[in-house]
Amino acid sequence: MKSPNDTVPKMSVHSQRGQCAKRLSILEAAAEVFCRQGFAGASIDEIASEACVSRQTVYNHYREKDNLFMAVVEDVMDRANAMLFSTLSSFPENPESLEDDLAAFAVRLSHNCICNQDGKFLRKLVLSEGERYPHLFESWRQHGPGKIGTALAALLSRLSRKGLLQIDDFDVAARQFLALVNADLQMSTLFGVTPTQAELESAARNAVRTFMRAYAPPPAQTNAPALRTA
Amino acid sequence: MKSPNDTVPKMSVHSQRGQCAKRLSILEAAAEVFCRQGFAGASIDEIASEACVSRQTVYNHYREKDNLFMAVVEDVMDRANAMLFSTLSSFPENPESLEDDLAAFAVRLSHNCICNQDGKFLRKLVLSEGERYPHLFESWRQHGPGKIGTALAALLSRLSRKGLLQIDDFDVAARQFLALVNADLQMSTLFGVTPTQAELESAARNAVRTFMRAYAPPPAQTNAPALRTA
DNA sequence: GACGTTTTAGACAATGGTGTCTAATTTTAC
DNA sequence: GTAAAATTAGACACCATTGTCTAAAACGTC
Repeated sequence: MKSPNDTVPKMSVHSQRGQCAKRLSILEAAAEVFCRQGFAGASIDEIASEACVSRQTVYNHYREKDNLFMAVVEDVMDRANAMLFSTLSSFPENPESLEDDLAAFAVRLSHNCICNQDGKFLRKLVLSEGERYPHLFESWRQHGPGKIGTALAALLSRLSRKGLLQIDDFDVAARQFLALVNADLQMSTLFGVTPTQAELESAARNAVRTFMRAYAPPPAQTNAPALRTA
Repeated sequence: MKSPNDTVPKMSVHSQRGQCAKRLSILEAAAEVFCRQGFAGASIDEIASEACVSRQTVYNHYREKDNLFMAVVEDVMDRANAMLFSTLSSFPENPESLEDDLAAFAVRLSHNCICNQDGKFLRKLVLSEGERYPHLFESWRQHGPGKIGTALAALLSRLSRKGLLQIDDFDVAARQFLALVNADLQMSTLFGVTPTQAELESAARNAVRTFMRAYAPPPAQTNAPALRTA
């Protein structure tokens, strides 16, 4: 229960620099090892050695293994969410070619949020440790994947209002867009293989082509009235 | 290295009955515990007690933890593959209503292969232990998910040849069908929640509707020539 | 250079797991 | 009923890991 950290040391602001670097180094190494070995399989010694830090330093910064794990998860979740919404903000608003722009967006999405190290980490850890730490990943579920659906739905609704797409249920369409982007990548991600840029682009093209075929408005040049206005 | 099993016991065929039950019980309990705790987090004691069997019996049947784990994985993989292809054989060949029949098929697929215990087990274990046992899951990858794509592609090509669908790339379409079926379920499966039957049916309907919109043949009743013949 | 803080290596007890062994008991086959 | 096989509980050595502790060393600041 008690730990050396309980006696708050009056550390000068400047001495934080070295400490901060160590903290970061530990966090990074711990993410690596937890991702590779899982919580139970990871040992503090391994983390310390991978962080080029003594074991005691790890215990100084994070009192116990559980605590370190939670800190790592929260760190990765924050980074992943930031990246997610940063990528989301690059969604094409006034596309020149909707298909091309959506495909480019899909590539960014899979590259920055799904196939990167953080994405891999979260998939693995949510699945393997999610039940043991129900509240830990819950906030991520709500603020990350939970929100990306509605956020993407809102963006799709704008395109729909411009007449570039014809969508009846935006939430469903958003989930389907994400699912289609993943369709060709799932085998790779499941087995930890990082797809090449070419594979990413091919997957995105396939996804967007099908998405557009399903949700493209009827080719009403001038004469044909829209078959259905949702 | 050496174990009691090395001195092959000349067991009569009949004495297998009790043994067989124990083996099965151990296998089942081990699957449960490995799935819940992961390989490193699972203890033989816990498995033995969950199987209502002494620890020594576990060691008698499977020499070591590694061995038990591999036996469990192979067992689950076999069951999952059998179920996969059994479900696949119920793919609508001469559909009355293609949309309804495809949706019913999608429900069967998600219910029997994705949302069941074996599906959960394999997702979890492939992801968390796949890198540690590269060859173990490799055969599953080839014979399971690797083949379902091509098998489903073949079935889709039949529907396409009958003029019920218009598909240019059958492999892509097959992957997309699977992805769409999962679109609404991924959040649930990721967090270990088993979807209700109603959710399954809703997800299937959404998936099939979009799939059909993307791949339905042009409504060439009699007059309109097909816009594109792939 | 002196001070306080952080880091380090190493030893340490406590714990929990694996895999082995034994001796007693139960099950099963004939 | 008897003999062989399987099962059981318990003890055991061994090892890895967690988390603590200490004394020495390195570091940064004044």
